[in-house]
Amino acid sequence: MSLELTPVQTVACCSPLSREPLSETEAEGIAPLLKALGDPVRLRLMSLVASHEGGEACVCDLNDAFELSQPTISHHLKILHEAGLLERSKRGVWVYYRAQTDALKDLGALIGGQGR
Amino acid sequence: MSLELTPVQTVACCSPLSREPLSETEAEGIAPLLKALGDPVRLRLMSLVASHEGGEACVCDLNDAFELSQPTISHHLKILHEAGLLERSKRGVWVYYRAQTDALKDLGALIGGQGR
DNA sequence: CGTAAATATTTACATCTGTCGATATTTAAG
DNA sequence: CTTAAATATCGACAGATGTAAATATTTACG
Repeated sequence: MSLELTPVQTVACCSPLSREPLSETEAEGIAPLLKALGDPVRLRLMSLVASHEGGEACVCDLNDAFELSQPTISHHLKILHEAGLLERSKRGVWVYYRAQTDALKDLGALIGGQGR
Repeated sequence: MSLELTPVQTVACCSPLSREPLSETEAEGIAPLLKALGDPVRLRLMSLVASHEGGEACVCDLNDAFELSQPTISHHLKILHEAGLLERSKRGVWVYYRAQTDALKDLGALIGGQGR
């Protein structure tokens, strides 16, 4: 186990953006999550996985949804995984990614949550 | 008036991430918003403004909250403004930025909204 | 083992990004 | 008109980012 927190582990930390100012530390923990989602390809990947039945999808299907090389999709999936937004599981030759819906829920609340 | 939509004008477009896959066009409209928030300094700026009384703050106060040069803060504010997340109004020599809370609410719902 | 398929890693490269110093612009006050 | 203060723009630069080609790794199957 690691003492390092993934960005996603920090997102449940704080009251909404609009309620009180984020600390520097909080902002540095959360920004990487938003940055990970701040690319059109990754945003679609996240949506494809999250909206897929079971909240899970095979890389083989994801590759076909884009006109991008396989390494590029793999690269984007890695970024979403490292942010903690996608969980990875291998079954045979296939790799499945699962959306971390709790993280999305927390992040949504942080951004859209009511202020004072 | 312009035919170009700011990113923030497109965020109320669609059902949550987890409900159905975002189209390429939708993703390209929304990703810039998340990207704008995906920097620690801008995330704190957004939070400072949004949580300030009246949802509004003067640049003069924002500059003092960071150990960064004035041009750098100005640059970040411009990015948030161009994304449509901050509204700009000048009063005398001072410039005030106001949080677009509707946009934050829509974005939060898009990310954290319930899937199927 | 040898081969094929799925996915990840490495390497390279053009473009983008965050930052600052210098400078410009705008406004208020003498 | 001059000056000073607040903010924006410009120019430059180191470092990050998105992409693809080539290669490696892992797994299943004969």
